[in-house]
Amino acid sequence: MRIAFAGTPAFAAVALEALVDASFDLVLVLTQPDRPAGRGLHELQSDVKQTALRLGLPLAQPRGLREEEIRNQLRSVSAEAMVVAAYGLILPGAVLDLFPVGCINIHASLLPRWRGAAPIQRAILAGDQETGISIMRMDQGLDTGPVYLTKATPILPADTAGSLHDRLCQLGASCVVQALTQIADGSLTPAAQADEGIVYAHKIAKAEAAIDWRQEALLVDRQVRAFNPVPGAFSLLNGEPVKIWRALARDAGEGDPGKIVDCTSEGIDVACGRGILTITELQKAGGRRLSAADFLRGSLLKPGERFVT
RNA sequence: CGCAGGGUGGAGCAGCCCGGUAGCUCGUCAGGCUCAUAACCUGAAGGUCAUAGGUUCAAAUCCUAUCCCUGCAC
Repeated sequence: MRIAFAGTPAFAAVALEALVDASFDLVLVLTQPDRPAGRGLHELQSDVKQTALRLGLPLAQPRGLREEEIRNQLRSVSAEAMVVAAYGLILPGAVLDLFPVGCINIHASLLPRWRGAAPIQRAILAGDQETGISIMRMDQGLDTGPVYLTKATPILPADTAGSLHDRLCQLGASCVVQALTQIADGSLTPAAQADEGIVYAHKIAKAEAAIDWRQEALLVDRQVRAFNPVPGAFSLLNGEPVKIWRALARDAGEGDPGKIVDCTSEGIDVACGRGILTITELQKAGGRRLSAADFLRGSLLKPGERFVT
């Protein structure tokens, strides 16, 4: 089966490689143009680009999909379908209609819950017990198309956006291979999404990563896990930003929200609106990530000081 | 050339401004105390102070360049 592929980050690159491994014929790969990014603003290649280059796949990096040139290119490869995963560009209707089977999207949630940009983080933030992958035929709405198949995975108490992302990558890759295989032999048809349970996963704003210690510890814990590894939940300590990478919420205990109530080798206990959050891994600006024990060894931090947001 | 902080025994830090004996909290090893211990006491090993130049009687410290780590912004 001849397929085109459009995607940008690691989540997409894993799926791309799985498709190649499953012997699909990748006739064209689309990814975002190289952009100056990161410290030093060097030109960076997307994960999908690196994978495509490594596998020797034909690659295109259009700025947009409205140009006649890129559409002609897409048409000329005569793919039966295009797989889309976190591409970063809106596909115009004219592009969606370019392929006989349509555009197949890998989405990291159980649709119609968490349509949109940040399904993984939103699921953790909301305290969902499970999430998963949906393979969907795209239409012009935002993640509104009919669904071919879904596969669930539990959200574990220790899951971070990073760990969940890694698991969903693999799941998404195997799901899209399975779906395309079944679509190819005609044994799979999509079903419209339910009218109920529609929730949107809005993009994560940096401001959301600022910890509000008046919340209950359980919520702060979700925040820490949802924003690990990006952008990192943070709070101010002595006027300097400190990222909180890992923590444990305890229902017991109380105190002034933000106040450090205890420092042990186990962690730094901070009072929340309700309960205590034990920070076990953190990082100050300019420094590297440290366990609470290491962090305390070199600092004068002691109970009574407080985090401010 | 986006802005900024940092690299000091195995870990985390201080010392740098104002050059002059390598410091702190841990870890490791040995011994002691203890019914006992991750506790306490004593002692020991372990560092070309990222790298290369420069200034100086003397450089962790001042100057220049390079490498690496990190926060912000993107």
